[in-house]
Amino acid sequence: MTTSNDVARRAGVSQATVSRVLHDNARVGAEARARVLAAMAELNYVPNAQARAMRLQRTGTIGVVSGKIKTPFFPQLIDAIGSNIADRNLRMVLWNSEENRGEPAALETIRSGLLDGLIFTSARPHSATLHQVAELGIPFVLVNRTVDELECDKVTSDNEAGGRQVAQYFIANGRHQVAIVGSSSDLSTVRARRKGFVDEFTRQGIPLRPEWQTQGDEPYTHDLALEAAVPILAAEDHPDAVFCLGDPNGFGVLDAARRTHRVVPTDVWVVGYDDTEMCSWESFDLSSVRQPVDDMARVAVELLVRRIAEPDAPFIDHRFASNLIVRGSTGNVPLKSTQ
Amino acid sequence: MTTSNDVARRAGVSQATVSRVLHDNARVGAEARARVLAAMAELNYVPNAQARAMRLQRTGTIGVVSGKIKTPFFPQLIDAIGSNIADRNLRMVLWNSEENRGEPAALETIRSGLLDGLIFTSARPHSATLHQVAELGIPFVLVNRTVDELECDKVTSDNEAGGRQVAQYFIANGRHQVAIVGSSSDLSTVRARRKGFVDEFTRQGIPLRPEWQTQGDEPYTHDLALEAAVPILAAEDHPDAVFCLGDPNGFGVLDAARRTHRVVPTDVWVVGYDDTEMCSWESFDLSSVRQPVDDMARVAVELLVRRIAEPDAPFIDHRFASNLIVRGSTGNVPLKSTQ
DNA sequence: CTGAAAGCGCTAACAA
DNA sequence: TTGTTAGCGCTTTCAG
Repeated sequence: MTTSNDVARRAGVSQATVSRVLHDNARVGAEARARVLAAMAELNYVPNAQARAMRLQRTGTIGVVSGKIKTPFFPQLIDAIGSNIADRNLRMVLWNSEENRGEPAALETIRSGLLDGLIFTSARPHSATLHQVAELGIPFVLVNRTVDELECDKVTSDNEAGGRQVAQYFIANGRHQVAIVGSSSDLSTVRARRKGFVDEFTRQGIPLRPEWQTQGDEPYTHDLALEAAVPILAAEDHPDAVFCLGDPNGFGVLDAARRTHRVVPTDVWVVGYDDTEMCSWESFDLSSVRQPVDDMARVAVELLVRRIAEPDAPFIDHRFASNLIVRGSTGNVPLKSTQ
Repeated sequence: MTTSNDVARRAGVSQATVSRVLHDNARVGAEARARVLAAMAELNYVPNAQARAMRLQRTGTIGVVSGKIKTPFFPQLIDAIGSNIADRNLRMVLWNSEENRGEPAALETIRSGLLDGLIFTSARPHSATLHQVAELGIPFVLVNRTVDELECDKVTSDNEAGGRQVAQYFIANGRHQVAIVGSSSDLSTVRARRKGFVDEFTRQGIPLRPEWQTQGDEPYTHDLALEAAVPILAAEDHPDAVFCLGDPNGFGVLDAARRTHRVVPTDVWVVGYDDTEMCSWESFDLSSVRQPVDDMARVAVELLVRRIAEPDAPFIDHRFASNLIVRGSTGNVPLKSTQ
């Protein structure tokens, strides 16, 4: 590895001058600068980021804790976050939060001075690690899933409004016998989606059948949704619409409909959540609520960068709108404009 | 941030002793050790990895350049690589290689001293950056996609054998009118899959129709496969089997069959590649060639770690077997044992 | 067994 | 404009 000292020696200047040339804010004589530049090129010099970070107390690296990466949703978010980070000439260290190993690893890493800040995409309520991060005054942002009691920057989409919109859509089109398929965990996203949906039915005085609302801690899997939906759809007395708290659940319900010979959308409507790419495939053609993932990622990175620069800035809770994308699984029936 | 100096002061020992306690290989007096340990606990001390890295010339961080992360395949690989890295108490910096921005960024980062080694999952032939990495003597491993002319550690599955196996399966079951849907790019994976398949037909003297072999540089997308397959399947004279060079292509062809009213598997067999999770969903039930992704990731990390420790070890080219998983899209017809 | 001191490569204050 | 110098926090000789 060639160092700034090697460059200095070669250019016949002091090492400090090399450093100055590197950050051309400082004034360096034209001739000296030329010699340094030449020496750098000849030696193929790359400054050592480690040493710079040690001096500046700034690493240029951001830690990201992803939700289960083997889902259709999180790669979308990671991709967008990664692009925004790269655009700013920063780097991204990634943890997959499966088994909750990610959070503690991220905390340890930032405490060891390797990171400037942290982005959590899959915060769980009552996470001890998250509370620790907050207490230690570490710059961080919650995106996608949040934790109510934590005071910090948050970027979400309005999951409650999303659930409500689906409920209004079902009701407005006479689909009152509805099921909810998905996790009953207290993750902020699924909880809000469920709440928005349920509250709207309650508000309009339409009863929901408890036996048509699935339970379970595991979010977002196709197979669990399939198993849960088959008995519900197979029964003589079955729902005429199903709200799924994530797209994989939606795909599972579509498979359940196929297996029980219920025709979508004639017999039963199905709506998913996240509008991942597969929704538009003809096999599925699944109506789904879209979150503005790219915008969420952009703002999350923006907020974190700001937080790193200004640790005492007021916290921002940025909530984007979300929108139901209508497809064949709800008969392509358009949304009423009043909704 | 509390430093080893703070701990030393508090414990009434020298800073060097704190450092020794940290790496308990060194002999430290029992009493001194106890005092240091106590001080560390009280001060909630975490050693600065930056400074350590600077001394040791080892960062404990590995860079990974992923292929397009918004596909079903790469997240699987990234997940597995990430787990193996985490198991070794290392960290992973990730780049998404879309637009080929990833490789140069990874190179720059390792040259700046922030990484110990690099894993490339989506090498392209003739990549200037990759050649540079090799010339600079940087420890790196190619996994999944490789580049023939590069001398380095490589971990792949036998894509050519995979293609051959599919060909033999089609032929043995009388499906001789076959199409190939997928990219015609020179990426090592799709090239080998195509070659293995084509060579086997040639070997057995069965002609292939050129107009049933799709072209295109973009690999692995559902929509391109759909558009390409529709005219092929719609024709009176259509293939009785389709080999798809990636699962998304397979799903696209299944959708094309649906659209053209061809019944799978009666009218046409379909086989994909990678056996991603969705293949087993009832909507698809797609036969597909499985790569041992977890094993590939494990070995890739092993090789890289070894390479970092022993820069001059002989290069290893580790090629795993791959296996066709039979499902409904080929009528669940079992493989002959002789194949 | 323990402390003093050098140095990893860099930035920035201070002098000249 | 340029050089000298003092660290950033750690590991590791070298003395004692």
